[in-house]
Amino acid sequence: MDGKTLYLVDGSSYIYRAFYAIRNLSNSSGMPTNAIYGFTQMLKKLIEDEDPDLIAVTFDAFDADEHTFRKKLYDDYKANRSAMPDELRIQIPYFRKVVEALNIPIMEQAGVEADDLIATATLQARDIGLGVCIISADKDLMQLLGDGVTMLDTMRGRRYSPDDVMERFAVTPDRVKYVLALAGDTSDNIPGVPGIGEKTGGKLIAEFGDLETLLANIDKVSGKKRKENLTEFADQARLSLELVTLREDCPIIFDTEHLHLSPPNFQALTELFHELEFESVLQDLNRWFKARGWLDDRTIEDLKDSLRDEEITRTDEERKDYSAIYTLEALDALLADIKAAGRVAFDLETTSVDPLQARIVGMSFAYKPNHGVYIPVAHTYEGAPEQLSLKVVLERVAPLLEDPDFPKIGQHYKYEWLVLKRHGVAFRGVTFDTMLMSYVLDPGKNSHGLDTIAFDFLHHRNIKFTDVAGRGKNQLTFDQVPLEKATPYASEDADITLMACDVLLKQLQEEPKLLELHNSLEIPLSRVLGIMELNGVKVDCDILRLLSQEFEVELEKLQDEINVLAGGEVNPNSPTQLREVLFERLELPVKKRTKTGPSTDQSVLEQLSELHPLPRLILEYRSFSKLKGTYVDALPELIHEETGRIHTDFNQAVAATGRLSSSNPNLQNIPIRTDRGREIRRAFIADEGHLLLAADYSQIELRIMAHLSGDPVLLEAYHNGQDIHALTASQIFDVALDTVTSEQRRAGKTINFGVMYGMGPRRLARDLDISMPEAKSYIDNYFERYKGVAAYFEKLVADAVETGYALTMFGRKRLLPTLENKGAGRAFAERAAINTPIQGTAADIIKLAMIDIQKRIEKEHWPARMLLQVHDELIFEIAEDAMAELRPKICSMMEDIVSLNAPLIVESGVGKNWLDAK
DNA sequence: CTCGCCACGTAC
DNA sequence: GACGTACGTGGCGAGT
Repeated sequence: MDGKTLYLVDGSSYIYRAFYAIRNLSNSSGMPTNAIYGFTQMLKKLIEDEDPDLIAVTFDAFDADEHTFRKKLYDDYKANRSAMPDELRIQIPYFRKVVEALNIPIMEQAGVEADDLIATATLQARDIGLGVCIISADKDLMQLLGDGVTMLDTMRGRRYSPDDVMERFAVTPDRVKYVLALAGDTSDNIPGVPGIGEKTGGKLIAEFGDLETLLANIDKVSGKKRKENLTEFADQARLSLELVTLREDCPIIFDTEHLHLSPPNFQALTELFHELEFESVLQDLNRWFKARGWLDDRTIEDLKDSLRDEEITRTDEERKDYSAIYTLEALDALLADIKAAGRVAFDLETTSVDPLQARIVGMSFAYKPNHGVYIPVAHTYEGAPEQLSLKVVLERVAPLLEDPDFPKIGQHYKYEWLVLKRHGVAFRGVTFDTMLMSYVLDPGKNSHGLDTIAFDFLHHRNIKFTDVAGRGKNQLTFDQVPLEKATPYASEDADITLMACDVLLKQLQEEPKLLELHNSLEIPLSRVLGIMELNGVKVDCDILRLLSQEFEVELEKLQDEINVLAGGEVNPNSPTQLREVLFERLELPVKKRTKTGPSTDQSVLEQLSELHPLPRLILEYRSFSKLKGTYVDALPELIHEETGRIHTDFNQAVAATGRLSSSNPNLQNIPIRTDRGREIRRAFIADEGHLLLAADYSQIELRIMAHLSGDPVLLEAYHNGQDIHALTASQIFDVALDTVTSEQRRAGKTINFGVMYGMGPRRLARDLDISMPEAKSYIDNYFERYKGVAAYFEKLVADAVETGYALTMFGRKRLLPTLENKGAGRAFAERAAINTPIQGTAADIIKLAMIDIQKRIEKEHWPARMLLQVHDELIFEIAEDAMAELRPKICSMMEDIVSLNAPLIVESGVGKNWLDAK
């Protein structure tokens, strides 16, 4: 005997045990994996703990119509077993896959049960001098234990020796079958003899030796009933014995070489465990294989890589039909298919996220689910296949893209609109934009990007751009992405857009107001925004350069003074360094704290400036630094090379209230409040022969609040064209309107705006530099005098609590789930419930005006361009000689776009630059 | 070097 | 914690 041990795994029994022992485990696609997991854990533990020399797994493997000898012998054999549950049935193929991936031999034979195979194998192994360890917990198999044969139950961590069998059955293992014949087995429906169980059976066999001897000596057995039963059921006991006796003569070929534990099929193992989401089991096993010298880190990495590639191609090949087009014939066929389908999702692939820089690399179409076609036109990497030219493709697809009556679906179609426009194609007939659909359904979400939409509405994870193009410094532009990767990626974009549109539309059909908002407001607005972005605004670079130099000088002066007062070099832009200087070196009092330490913000520095000269200088420095860094130096960088203008992005699906936002650069926060900052506006100029018109809604939000609340005092005031801030001052200070001081009016204005944001007394006290009780009394007075506003706010919160959302006048809906919360989350949502209907209605109104005005500009060929929107203000660039005529038309269009009980008033200014136009 | 977070400040 | 909605900057620490 060479001391080697053969581990024989009773696979079938573990399958069942694991299935019932582990509940509720499934992978993300919903397939139950509980039994596979338990089974796999068993094998893993076996390998790790035992490091077996030789190993084999047995399965019961008999077809339904090929009965085992036991079934032939006894028709009721295992008859009380219920049918295999479906959750287990679908896991069956995987047990074999796991074992095969681990490269462990499987023993199975048609019409033969695992127990018999184990018995035969055990016998043969012992004959050639091997030790045997049976991995099971089946009592039937205990009859095999003996010299060199043990049993191990990895699930319970129990080992069984012949002594343990003696303890349980009171007989040696070779006689266990007689005990079982008497005791029977309910789980296999083996009858045995009534009234005799393991204990009694054991005693009897211990006394008589075997079944036949016992039956020949029934008269010697004690107990009347027991004697009767043994007599009556003698044949049943004989039958049971046949059933429990294991066959030791199965025709198996026993090849020791074949049974050695050998390195697994790592590729198969990685893929399989990934599919099952057994990543941690795989990690543990790989660690063991590594220790064994069968695996290295490099290989593990390679396997992961291949898995990623596999992922992409598998989705592509198995589930999705994604392809690329290289010939005109194929392109024409595609266009015919699209026309037949009656609608299509469209997406461009380009070299840049900036639509004014982007070059078209390819385009994709999807006209039926799980199907997408990519038409590459400019992949220029080494070895790229020959592609159709952009010119030819555009010629063919332009009629489709320009057809206003052929419905198209886009995701953020403004981008495609702009890029196509630059290529001379007018993208028309876009009926749905999934980004805008998602936005109107829930404007509070932080993303309405395609990846988010795919995940939220289709439960699908898109191929990531970084997976095809890489990340960071080495990120490829799309023209450098190999078509093997580009095609599935680009096709998926169109496919997902199409499929998401169906889901989004279903949801929108439940909310007709929101669907209307999408169809009649957001979709037409997108095009208007595209036009505005393309228009851009002219910027005088020289003015900015001059300001930059001016600010630079000031900054250097201030820096020197700051260093002196601080007693060393300090960066005034570093809150960390300022903390050190102000609160440690100078030991100034801490007024406010941030998450990371004492605050050094404006309000703090203002308070400290009464105690020390340094904070004032820091404030000065900050102010110059902000203007220089954010505006004066940043803006020239964004001037477009060809147009000499700045083309901002107007984001249409960002703000939770329905407002627009602007970025690259943000032209909605150009300074105006300080004289120095306001100078920056001088750099925004009109083209030659033109003037800028700035038209802004006067107090639009207050007027909306007056209208929506119906407050009689406010409405009356607006009706009579009264000064609303002075009125509020007279109300809260309880003085006559004509005696209101400018100081009081300022307070009135602060409160007018503050209440709409849900401002508390603390903030008001700080802003007005008054005491908290004073501030509180002002607010109380406000709601006392404007009772309609008080009631309206209460109703807004109550409605929002009841419905879970806030509504604007036009039915735009903002979900407020945190109204369910307590504390800060709740308070926040309450303020949003008050502010959103007001801010959001203002946003809706100006959007409607923009759509109408742009329509008129085009229809009547006005020599006017809409350039910017700043929430309550529109900036136009108008030919000088047309200004006088168009200015009042534009203003009245803005005023008349809706009719409110507090009339909308538009104020306007004209100038050569934005500063003068205000 | 790149990324993300923080603190801060600008607009309406 | 304390006023709604945004965007961009520089600093800074953690990761590459």
